[in-house]
Amino acid sequence: MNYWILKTEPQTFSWQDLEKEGKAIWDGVRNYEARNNLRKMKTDDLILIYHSGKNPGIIGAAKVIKEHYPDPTAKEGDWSAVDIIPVRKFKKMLLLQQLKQIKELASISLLKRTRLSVHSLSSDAYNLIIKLGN
DNA sequence: GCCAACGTTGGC
DNA sequence: GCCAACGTTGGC
Repeated sequence: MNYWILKTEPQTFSWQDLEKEGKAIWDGVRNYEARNNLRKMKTDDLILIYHSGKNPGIIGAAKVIKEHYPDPTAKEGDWSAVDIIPVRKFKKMLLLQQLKQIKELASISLLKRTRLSVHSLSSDAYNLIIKLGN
């Protein structure tokens, strides 16, 4: 079992959209490292959804239901997409500002590699964040 | 709106 | 292969 964080701009695609549609094709990733992470995802891997932009933070948990396949939105190049479904929305969004203050999370790649959109996460970090979100 | 970080492009 | 220029992301 692996754990991941997917970042999205809520104006483009939000947690609300994910819940409303019940499922999402996670496409449009155009960065090699992020794409390689998508390709490592296995069915049932757990995901945290992060909203960037205004009041950035983690808003809920999701999971992988379909492993990577060619990104249908890619006109050229070697890109991948996965399918995910929402699991549970956090009671209260866990803001970036709060995440930064938690010692145990200081080294997670979400906080260090600000421009990467698909991050892997340790099970410890995942479980801590879930606990804080509920 | 600004700017740091950093990926990409293209000239050499 | 190096590096300057440029574009994009995303926090503030």
